[in-house]
Amino acid sequence: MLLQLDYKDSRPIYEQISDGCRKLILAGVLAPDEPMPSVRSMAMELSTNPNTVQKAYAELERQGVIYTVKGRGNFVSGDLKAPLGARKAELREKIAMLLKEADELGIDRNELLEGMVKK
Amino acid sequence: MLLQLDYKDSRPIYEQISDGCRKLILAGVLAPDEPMPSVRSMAMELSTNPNTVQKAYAELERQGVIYTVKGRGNFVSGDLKAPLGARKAELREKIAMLLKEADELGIDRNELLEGMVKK
Amino acid sequence: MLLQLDYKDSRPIYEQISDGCRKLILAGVLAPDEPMPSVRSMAMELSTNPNTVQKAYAELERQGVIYTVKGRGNFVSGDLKAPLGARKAELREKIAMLLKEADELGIDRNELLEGMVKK
Amino acid sequence: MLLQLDYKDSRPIYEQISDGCRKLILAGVLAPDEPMPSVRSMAMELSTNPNTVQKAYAELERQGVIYTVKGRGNFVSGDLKAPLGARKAELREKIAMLLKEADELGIDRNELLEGMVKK
DNA sequence: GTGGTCTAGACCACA
DNA sequence: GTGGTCTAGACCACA
Repeated sequence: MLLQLDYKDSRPIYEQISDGCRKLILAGVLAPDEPMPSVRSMAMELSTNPNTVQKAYAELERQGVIYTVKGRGNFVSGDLKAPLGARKAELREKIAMLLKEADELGIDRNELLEGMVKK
Repeated sequence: MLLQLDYKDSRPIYEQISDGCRKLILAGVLAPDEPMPSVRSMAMELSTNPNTVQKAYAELERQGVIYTVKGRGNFVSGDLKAPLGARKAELREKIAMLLKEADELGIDRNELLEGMVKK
Repeated sequence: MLLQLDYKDSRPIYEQISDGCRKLILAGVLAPDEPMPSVRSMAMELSTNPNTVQKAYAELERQGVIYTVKGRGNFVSGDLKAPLGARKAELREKIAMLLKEADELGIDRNELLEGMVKK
Repeated sequence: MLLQLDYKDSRPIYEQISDGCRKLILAGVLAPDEPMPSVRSMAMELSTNPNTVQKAYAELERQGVIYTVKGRGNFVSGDLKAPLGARKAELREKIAMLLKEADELGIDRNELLEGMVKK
C-alpha cells in the first residue's frame, strides 16, 4: 500500500487511513474484489494499533467502499458508483462553501480560481 | 451579532465563533476600531462558556483580525489587508486540494464546478 | 436509564446498548434535546467499559437518534422522524423476510400470525 | 444445489448454508433419505472452506433436519414434522418480538403489515 | 489465518 | 466536567 501517515496532520490517524484508502480505491489503484491488506498487516506496516486500522476499515465499509467477509478479510467493493458519487457530492459542497465565503469577502470567484480551471 | 452556532457542525464551537466573526469583519459588517462584544456578553448570547469565546478571540487576535486592549476589551483591527490576503490564500489552497483530489478520481474540474462559476 | 444488559443475548454489548437506547428514545421515553447519560456514567451504571458505551453512542449518532456536542455531552435528537421511519422500514423488511420463508415452507401467513393481528 | 452465498449478508457463511439447506429441505425440494451433497463438493461449489460446510451440516443434524451415516455421508431426515414445527414456532416468536417493538414505537400493527397479509 | 469485541488505562481537545 | 483517540493486550467466532 502507498499510504503515509502524517503526525502533523490534524486529522486523527484512523481518518487518514480511511481517507487515504478511499482515495486509492476510488481512483482505481485497487481493483474491485481485490483483498485489502489485513487489519494486522496494515497496522504493522503503519506502526499503529490494529484497533485503529479496524476503525478505518469500519468507516470504509459503512461508506460502501469495501466489504468485510468474516474470517476471510476485507475486499474492495464491486460497485463503486455510489461511493464515488457521494464523494463527488462532498467535494462539490465543500467547494461551494469556500466560494460562498469568498463572495462574502468580496473576492471574485474567477479571480480566486485563477489558473486552476480552464475557461 | 449575527452569529449562529450549529451543533451539527463538525467544527468545535470556538472555531465556529472565530470563523463567523472573521467572516463578518472581513466582509466589512463590523468597522475597524469598533469594539467587539465583550467575552461575557457574547458567551451569554450564544449560551456557551466564556472560556470558549475567549479562545475564539485569541485566535482572531493571532490572525490580526482584532486587537485586545487590556481592561478595555477587543476591537476590530484598523488594517485588515493582511488578514484578508491571508484568508484569500487559504481559500485558494483549500480549493486547490479539493480540485486535485477530483483530478485523481477522474472527475472533470469543469464538471465539478458546474453552475458555481461563470465561464 | 432503564437499560439492562443480557450476557446470554447473542448481540454484542455495544449493540444491546444502542438498540436499547434507540427503543427508549423513539418510544418517546426520552425527550428531544434532553441530555443522554454521559459516556462515563452509563459505563459505570452498566458495569462496562466507557469505550463500549462510546461505540454505542457513535452508532446512535450515525443513525440520527442523538447528536454529540464536544465537551458537553450527547443529546436526544430534535427531529426523530427520519430514524423512526428508518426503523419502521427495517421492521417491515424483517417481517417480510420471515413471512417469505413461511410461504416457502407452506405455512399459511394468516395461520402464522394467528392471534397477533386483528383482522 | 440452489444455494447462493451473500457476503453482504450479516449472517456468517455457515449459517447462510444451514439456513439455506433447511429451507430447501423443509420446503420439500430435497426428498427424505436423499443424500446431501458431500461436505467437500459443497465447499468446492460455494468456494468456501470445508470446515464451514461441516459446521453447517452439524447444525442441521442438531436440528433433526438431516442425519449422518459415518463413512457414507449426510442424508435428509425421514421425518421432518418435528423440525418443521420447531421452525414454525421460531418464526412466530421472531415476528412477535418485531410486532412488540412496533407497538412500543406507536406503530400500528396493521399499518406495519400493510400489503403483506390478506385480511 | 481472518476480523470483532472488550477491557484498562493514558492522553488530548474542548466547554 | 465532557467526548475522542489511541495503545496494548486478551479472547472469541469464523473460514
